[in-house]
Amino acid sequence: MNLRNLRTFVATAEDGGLGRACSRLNLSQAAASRQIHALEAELGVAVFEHVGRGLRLTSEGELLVQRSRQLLADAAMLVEHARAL
Amino acid sequence: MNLRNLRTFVATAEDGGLGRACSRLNLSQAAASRQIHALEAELGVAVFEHVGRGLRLTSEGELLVQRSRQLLADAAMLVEHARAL
DNA sequence: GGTAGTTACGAATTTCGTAACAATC
DNA sequence: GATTGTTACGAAATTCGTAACTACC
Repeated sequence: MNLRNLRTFVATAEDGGLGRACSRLNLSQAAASRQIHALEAELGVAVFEHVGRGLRLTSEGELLVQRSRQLLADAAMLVEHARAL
Repeated sequence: MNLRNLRTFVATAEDGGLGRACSRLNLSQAAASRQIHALEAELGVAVFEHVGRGLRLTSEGELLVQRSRQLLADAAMLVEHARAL
């Protein structure tokens, strides 16, 4: 597993689409799409579903985005804690 | 930050040296050394100190290895939880 | 026609292992 | 001289952006 894919996943969920998120992440839309698909393949779960032209979290995605956000926060805390030593 | 570097760090701390850990990680000793140095550079902290021919955790490393182990466990739980959906 | 996401492709970056090195025993 | 960790180098693998495509409005 990979924190970067998790960040892209969370950002996309928060922004409600790839376009918004990938500019915030300094990433092309294609790269963001690939990262999310890689994450889904690894977890064996679809985190987004297609609705119209866009993406929406699945119910599984809703659960995972919370856990992912928590893990990313914990990781950031670890870094912050280390740098404060 | 990077979970793989964290895994290498924790494994090396547990095994008390690169040699033991890197065989367990299916990684060359050189790669393990690089990962740990990259982690130290990113965190701005030395997690190991040289003692004789080997490595030993610094006091900061002692603190960080615990947090790292926890983060890795949380990440594994996330994956496990996702796959169970 | 315009927008959102996906996929193919070659380019750029990262990461790897081998080999040579320094230091300790 | 043997063992442990580090560093240089080219090779392998990953990841990227552009561009072409599909689907929806």
